[in-house]
Amino acid sequence: MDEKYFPKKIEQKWQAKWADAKVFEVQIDDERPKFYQLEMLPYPSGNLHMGHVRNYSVGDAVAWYKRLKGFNVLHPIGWDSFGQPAEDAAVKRKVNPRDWTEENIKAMRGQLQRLGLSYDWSREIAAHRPEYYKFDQWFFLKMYDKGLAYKKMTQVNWCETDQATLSNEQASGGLCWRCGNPVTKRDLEQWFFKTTAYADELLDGLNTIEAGWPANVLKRQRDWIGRSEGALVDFEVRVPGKTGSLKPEDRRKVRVFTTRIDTIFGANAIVLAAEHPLIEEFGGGFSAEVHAKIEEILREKAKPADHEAEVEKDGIDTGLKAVNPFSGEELPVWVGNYVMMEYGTGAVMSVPAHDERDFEFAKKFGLPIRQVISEPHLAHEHHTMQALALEDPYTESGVLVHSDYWNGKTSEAAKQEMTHHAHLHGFGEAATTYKLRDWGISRQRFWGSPIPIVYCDTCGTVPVHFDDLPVELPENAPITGTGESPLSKVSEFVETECPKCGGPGRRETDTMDTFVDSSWYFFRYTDPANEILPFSPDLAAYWTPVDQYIGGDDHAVMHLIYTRFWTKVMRDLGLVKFGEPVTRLLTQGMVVGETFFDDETGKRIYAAPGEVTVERDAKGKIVSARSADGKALKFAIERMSKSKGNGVDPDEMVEIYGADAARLFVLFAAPVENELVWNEAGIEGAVRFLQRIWRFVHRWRDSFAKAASGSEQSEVARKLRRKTHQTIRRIDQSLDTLQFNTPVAALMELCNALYDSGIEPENASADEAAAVQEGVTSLVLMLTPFAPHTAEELYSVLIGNENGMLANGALFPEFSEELAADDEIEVVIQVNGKLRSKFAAKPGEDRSKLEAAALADPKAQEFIAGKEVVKVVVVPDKLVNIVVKG
RNA sequence: GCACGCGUGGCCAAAUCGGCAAAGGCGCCGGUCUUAGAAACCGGAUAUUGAAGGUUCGAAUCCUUCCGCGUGCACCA
Repeated sequence: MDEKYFPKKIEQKWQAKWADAKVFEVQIDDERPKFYQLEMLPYPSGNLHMGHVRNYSVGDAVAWYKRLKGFNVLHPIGWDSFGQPAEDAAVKRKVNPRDWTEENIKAMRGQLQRLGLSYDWSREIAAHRPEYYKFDQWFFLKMYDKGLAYKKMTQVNWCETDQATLSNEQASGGLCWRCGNPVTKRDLEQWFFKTTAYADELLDGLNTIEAGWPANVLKRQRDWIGRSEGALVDFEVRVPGKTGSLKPEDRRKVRVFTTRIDTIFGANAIVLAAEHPLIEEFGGGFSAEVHAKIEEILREKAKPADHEAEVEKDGIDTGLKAVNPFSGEELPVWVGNYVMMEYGTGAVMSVPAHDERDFEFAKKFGLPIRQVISEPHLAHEHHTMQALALEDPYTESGVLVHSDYWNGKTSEAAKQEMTHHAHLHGFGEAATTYKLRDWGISRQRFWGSPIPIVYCDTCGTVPVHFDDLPVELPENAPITGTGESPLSKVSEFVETECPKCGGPGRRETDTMDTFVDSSWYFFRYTDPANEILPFSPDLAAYWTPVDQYIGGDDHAVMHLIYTRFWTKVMRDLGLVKFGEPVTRLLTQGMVVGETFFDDETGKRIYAAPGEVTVERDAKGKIVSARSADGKALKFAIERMSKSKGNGVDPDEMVEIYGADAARLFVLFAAPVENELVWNEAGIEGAVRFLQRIWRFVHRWRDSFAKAASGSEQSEVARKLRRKTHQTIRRIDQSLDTLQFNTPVAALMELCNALYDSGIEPENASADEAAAVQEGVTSLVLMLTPFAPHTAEELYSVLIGNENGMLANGALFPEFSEELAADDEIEVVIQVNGKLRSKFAAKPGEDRSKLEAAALADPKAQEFIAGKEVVKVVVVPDKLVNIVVKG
């Protein structure tokens, strides 16, 4: 042990020792409970950023904590190595995506290793390697067999900037999830996975994992699935001019979805989406004005959505009529810009009195507003009054009025009975709709897993045989970045034999969405070399489900819905026995920093913070910023990244401060779920703290020999032991509940207590030396999750060998309730809620004694003197509050 | 607009069930050491817990309103 703390030296030393002894490589062990600690796998961009450091530091802390708690911990890592940036690099820099990716992986693996993260590197996987994506294809074929993978012509979300197809999740809010630019629509034939087949399960399954998942993720998933229960109702459509009964083949119906069938007597119109098929069908009879309006609505819809402004309701009466099947009333059929073709049936019944949107629409166009639901206590009044001027729509449940036979029924009862009635008479049925759509997985990309399908002129769409997997990507393809599938230009790839008839066939040239790779990767870690199956069900049965998953909450809907879907499919394939892959989820906040930019050109051009002159107010907030050439810049706090110039390079930090200090600081600086605003100064405090422990151990290293416990303990020794055991209790609880900042503070306090105890190696008695030894050993062990290299080194000094904690069977310290207990408690005396005095009492002293002691207290008596004691509140072990009057 | 969350010293933050006017770190100030500084060590200051009301013997903690900030959803019938 050096006298001084040289982080680099000990970090290299222990990283080598860990690697040589393969201490983090794990196998099935039925003797110990297992723990699967997982962090979201990185995209190999080539550079680790602070967000990664945070994510992986947290995961590593949990992994170490669980190891020291006696668990058999699986802690793997891999690479989400398919995806667009590799193609961008190919276009921009003329490099081969494969080479580029492999180099990046190499660089980032080195960065992770320098951070000393305790991964089982023998299980490392990479999505772009054929031995991995073979099983993307394997799963595709299994889903194809089960009817869960299908192809259809569809309008896809298309990002003009990225030249890419996006799934609904990736195009959420009309903006591209990657670049933030508006999404447009395009017609393409696409492959889909039937996520909707599991819609109910995806929703209901959330209840079973509720305890371990953040509330906001659960909420967002529920919103995204968006189940709503209601009814479908058919309205017969009449064409004006044609009277009398139509021939059956001329009869048309418009079907609406409603969650409020109980309001149907209040319907004043049917409103269609502009894309509704009925419009096409009857369009010939529409006036020019109607056509113009429909065109206008469609045009507006195609425009990028401005989310700030609320779109004003617009529409027009088509002239068609529809018959309310309940009342027989003839209603006008409108087209409205607020009705979406993608949801429900693309047609709604407009009930302005009980729906805000319909209300707004009716107000604008002067449509009648009829109240048919009333608050129960007003039902009679409302029923007798003919016209009611509603100020606002009444959207709650209530009692039906003006609804014929159904008058007086509650909304709940009416919904059931009316749905039943519609069903009985053949014009409706109960129905459930979802916002969740099937998952479009086709991408017109090169750098992804090929979809294992062959098109044959005779046999049609033919799946590749399982034995012929993987369908390997060619070495390279002409990547133009213009949105066509690069593979379609590689004839060796495209031209093949039909797996069925042996005749000429053409391969599917689209590749799969990269979210496919990440939907099942953590199962692969359990059996990474399996060539027959994605993984052995037996191995997966031991390790999975994941006990703790950690990642950014930007994946709350996409990745985490896909992987839950995938798990349910795997369950139905017999690979696993459960439907929820992740028991506990932790979403960490972003690491952000100040950015400075110029957006005059419409695009943000970032300036390096070092070259910016910043003016700050008293609170440190930025007031103004100027670039080196004196130009005023805009500023913001944004996610750290290299391109924005506010990134801190992890390698540099490790070089200057050491990996342990960097990790310790990142964990200490803020609660994990919070945003972390980067400030450079704090990390020095982390180094100082590590040095402080280091020096303490160094000072004491030769003096533990005289330690002997069991002897009579001095007051200082007992006090120190109490602090030690209280700290163990605190840290244990914190780590169990995934708090990392508070245990670091507790470790600092314990360290301070060791220094403050006044016990010196030269004159310590045997019991005092023993107390110090216990304190410092506990401190070092508990430091491990935060600063493992330093902890290992110090532990080796304390224990006298360099085999490492795990080989020595080291365990997280156990606290003793008895030693942690205070032997004397300070009880507070309040008079009328104000602190007036204190006295010492035994823990657990009974109320009457505490009360008597408080009343007898001389200082308290000063405040009670001459007044009437109204009552005395005693909180055992805490305080006595004397309430007086006068 | 709707829903949810947050607001504690200059900054980041802690405080089971309401219970000692409030931990720890950064920063700041002073001292020791040093030629000086840095580091280290020792010591110190700094909080009507966003505002106003309410409940209570007692409120950072519970309730109401307001202000500020953040996140999610955004015409989902």
